[in-house]
Amino acid sequence: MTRIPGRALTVPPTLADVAERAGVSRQTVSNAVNNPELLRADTLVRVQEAIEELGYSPNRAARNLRTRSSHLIGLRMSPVQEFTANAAADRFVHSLVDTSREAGYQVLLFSGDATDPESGYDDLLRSTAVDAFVVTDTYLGNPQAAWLRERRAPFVAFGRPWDDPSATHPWVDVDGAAGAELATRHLLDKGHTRIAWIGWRKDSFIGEDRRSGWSRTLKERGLPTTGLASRVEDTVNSGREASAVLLDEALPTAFVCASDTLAMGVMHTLAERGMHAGEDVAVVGFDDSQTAQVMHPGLTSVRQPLEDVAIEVVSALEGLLAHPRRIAEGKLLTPTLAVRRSS
Amino acid sequence: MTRIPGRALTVPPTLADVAERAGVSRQTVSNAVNNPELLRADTLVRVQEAIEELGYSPNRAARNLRTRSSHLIGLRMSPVQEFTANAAADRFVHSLVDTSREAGYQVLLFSGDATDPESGYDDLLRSTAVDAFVVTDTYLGNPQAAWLRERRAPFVAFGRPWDDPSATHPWVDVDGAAGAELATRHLLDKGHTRIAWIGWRKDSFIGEDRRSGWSRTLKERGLPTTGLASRVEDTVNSGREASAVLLDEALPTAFVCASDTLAMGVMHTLAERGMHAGEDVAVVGFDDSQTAQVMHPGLTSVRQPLEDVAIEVVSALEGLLAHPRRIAEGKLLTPTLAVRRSS
DNA sequence: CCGGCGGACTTGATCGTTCCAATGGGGATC
DNA sequence: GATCCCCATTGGAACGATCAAGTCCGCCGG
Repeated sequence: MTRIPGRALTVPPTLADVAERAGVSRQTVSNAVNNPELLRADTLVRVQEAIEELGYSPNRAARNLRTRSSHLIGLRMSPVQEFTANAAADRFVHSLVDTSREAGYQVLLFSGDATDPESGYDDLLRSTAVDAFVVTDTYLGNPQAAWLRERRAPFVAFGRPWDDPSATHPWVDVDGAAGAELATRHLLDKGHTRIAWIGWRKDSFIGEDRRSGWSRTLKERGLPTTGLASRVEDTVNSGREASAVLLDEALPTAFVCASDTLAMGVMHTLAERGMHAGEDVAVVGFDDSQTAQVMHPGLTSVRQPLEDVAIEVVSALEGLLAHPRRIAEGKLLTPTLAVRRSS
Repeated sequence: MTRIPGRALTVPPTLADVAERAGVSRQTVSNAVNNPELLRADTLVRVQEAIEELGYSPNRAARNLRTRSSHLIGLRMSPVQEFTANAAADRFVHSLVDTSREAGYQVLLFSGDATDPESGYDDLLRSTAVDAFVVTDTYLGNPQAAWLRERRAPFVAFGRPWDDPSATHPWVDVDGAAGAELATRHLLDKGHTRIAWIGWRKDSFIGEDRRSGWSRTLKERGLPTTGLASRVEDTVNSGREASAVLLDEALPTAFVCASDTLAMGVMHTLAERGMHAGEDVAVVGFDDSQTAQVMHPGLTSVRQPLEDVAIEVVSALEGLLAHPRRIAEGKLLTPTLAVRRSS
């Protein structure tokens, strides 16, 4: 990797170094890297050998400057939520990193004020540090989507534009209603008829979507839903309290929950009453968190196809960057059910 | 953000645009951004107004090219481990992103072959895409540390250089022995005298370190350790099997585990035998995963101070980049114990 | 009145790549 | 044998910032 003998080992070779060694011009080396089909076969081989010998990799900064693109995707981390069972974020980030790499992109993590949706985005955008964003925290509508669209920032959302159906940005989402339906049908198949729902506050679009899957499935079968539903905060304790009330007042034999966190609350109630999940009462959660997988008994849970979400997100991103003014579409994926002993 | 009326809104202004508007030279604008103390107060105000009006942010690529630094830190993601209770990675990444930002750095995520420690690093290094790396997966020694050192790549490790005490790179680690000691003392205080250990295979340096905290604490008190320890794979089922054997053969009243995953295995055994964690047998895990927090009963667990680790890592990184040839030192942090009802 | 000094700002060169227009050589065409 | 064309390859300019020298100007002391 040395250019001048005696200089620091850390000075990497440049195009010019490779060109000199291969006896060609800089541009030819550049073509060998980016458009090899333009070169005659023997020249290509010669240049590639020189590249290999010197250990050359194109300087990212210079390339970014010239091409006005960084091949970086910005992803804002939502704050860690302790005391919840949310493993979804982690799995998604992994999938996104892997999928992006295959498409030639890398992921730049950043964080910002939770209260201020724009914070962090603005600077990255203006300094052309990233080519595009992936927006994930869309649980209560996505304020930053409008903001980004206004600035013509390329981005793909994981999550539907609930609050603005006319939004024109590309998005990918998982069909929460279908997931809840899957869970409910599974319980119906097991013979349950009084199936309760514990979900989120009414202002959560995602929560209402998931809930609709539960209610429509029961209604289709002519089974009752009234008195069997509860809407609470997404905490273990809320789930515990809600399930205690429901058990006393509505006598359900099964619970479908909007999250694994809430499902854990149900498990607490059962444990306190000496009841056994999967035997006395069935419980199904949502997100297939690590907790659902490792606890005893295993928690049946709706699993989001996050690997597929990442693939679709990257694919949408590629389309967006290749054809900036193409009309964006949304993509809805269907979750699966990881069945374990709690149901 | 427009320069030429009618052009795309997305062409950001440059230093020259700001200079023209403020009636100064490019360099003066550059100084206003990077060394404001060099400017006369009135000039500074004028330039800052122009920056504000145009919505200027320095182009990252150009700056990176000229200064030969990207202000990016590379972090390789280790593969997702499902069916374990590991929440540590997630919490650490969050802390690292937040801390880095305060120091003016951002985090570039990348992934590589799990089998090949170098994959991914090499390209980023040669293309000068990142200024430094944070290396985390050092559970079985860190092969990539030697590799990185050899290439004079700046990096900080989260994890001691177990296999090479003479290593000269900066590192930060959490004292696992102290953590296990904390857990063991807590159980001693509760009156337990037969305290078992379930840990990892002997080739895990981290596992042996944690184990030593357990054994030395018991030996100090003259309490038995023989027959009370088990070394297995880090899976729930291994923990379940190991605890079943120990319960039958060694009659422990408490378990200290090298991970929450193993502790969950103990919980399974107890549940299967109709025993209650925290009443019949005490259980302590390691890592304070989300599962430990949300399960029933709550799992007492050793909590790594990952926020502090991130702070120390970034601080070491700053030192490294500011003084490339300074002698590196290691830093060892002490964990805490999150006490819950399982003990 | 002059030389020297230092602070405030400017000018030209440069980082390493890709874009663009141009060049040279060799074969096919007339 | 001259013309045309096409392909591989070349040299110069540009991307937008910072670095390293300047230049200008006012002020001070002698």
